[in-house]
Amino acid sequence: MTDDDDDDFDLDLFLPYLLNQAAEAAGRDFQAVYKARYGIGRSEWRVLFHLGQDGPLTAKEIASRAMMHKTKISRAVAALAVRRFLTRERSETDRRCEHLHLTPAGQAAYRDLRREAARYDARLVSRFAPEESAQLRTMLRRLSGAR
Amino acid sequence: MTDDDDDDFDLDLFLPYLLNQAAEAAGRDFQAVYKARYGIGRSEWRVLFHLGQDGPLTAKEIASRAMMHKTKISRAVAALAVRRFLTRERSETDRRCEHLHLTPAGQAAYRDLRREAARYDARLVSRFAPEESAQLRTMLRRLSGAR
DNA sequence: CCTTGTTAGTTACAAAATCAACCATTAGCA
DNA sequence: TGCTAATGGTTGATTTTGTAACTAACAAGG
Repeated sequence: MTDDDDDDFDLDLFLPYLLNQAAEAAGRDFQAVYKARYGIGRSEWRVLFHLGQDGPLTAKEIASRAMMHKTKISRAVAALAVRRFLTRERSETDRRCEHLHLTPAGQAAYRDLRREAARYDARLVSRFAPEESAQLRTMLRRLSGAR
Repeated sequence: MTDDDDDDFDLDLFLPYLLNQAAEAAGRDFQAVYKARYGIGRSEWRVLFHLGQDGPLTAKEIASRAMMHKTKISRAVAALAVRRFLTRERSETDRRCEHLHLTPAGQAAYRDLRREAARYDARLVSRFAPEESAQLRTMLRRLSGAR
């Protein structure tokens, strides 16, 4: 029998592990920015960005784009509404769902953080060659199940 | 002024976001395996793997390798001890720390999950060319701050 | 020895995530 | 119509995680 105790596995090369470590490391500092500047958490940040980028959306639409659970969305939206970063407008055609709009304050926060995100991203990929980072993004998208 | 509303930023290309999505997607199915099979969570799994791979370690050593906070380690170790996957042995030379050993049951679980992990990893990278996935791992390591 | 400081690890409490149950509304269809 | 099922969204209970404060042991300098 081949040695059962030593097949070719190295934890430090295990992809889910690597991805977690990298995601955590990459997210930490940026998280500190939006937390310190607007007192919001990750869910709130995501909702803010999706709304800022893709116009008014319903909670359901955000959930499917961000692959977030609906309770997270619900609470994030509530928190952003308290901060007057968005307004909810019940749909006329289907009164179950509501369209979420960023207020001017919300848009301002979005633009500010987007600028910050762009700089942060640039700093992250500065260690790589341009076509390397492009390929990295492509591969990550594929892993995310994106098309 | 250049249009403030449209600098070149796309959320779906933002690295921390991509990394999170990919990490979540990649981790989900494997998490289901060790959860269903041994009823342990991510922290427990990590501790188990570090111990299985790098022999007896103290909590501190695991923390530095896995970049996990010590409270997570502490709880994960406690949970694994309850399941009799490891034993704690107080150090003679420094009675603050304890050396953590996997029990035979712990080693069996480790080997089983390692095998599973290897297969899982292989399946993940099967979508990429071999040198692509190698490069991916390298870049992720760099992002994690690893040397 | 006795401070003072540091380190390994645990515990207590707050914030966040998960899960299930729950309205209100709409859709399918007899 | 009127029944049932499904959907968008919220809420509450439970668990998980993160943050501080804490204990116990060591270390260094007086």
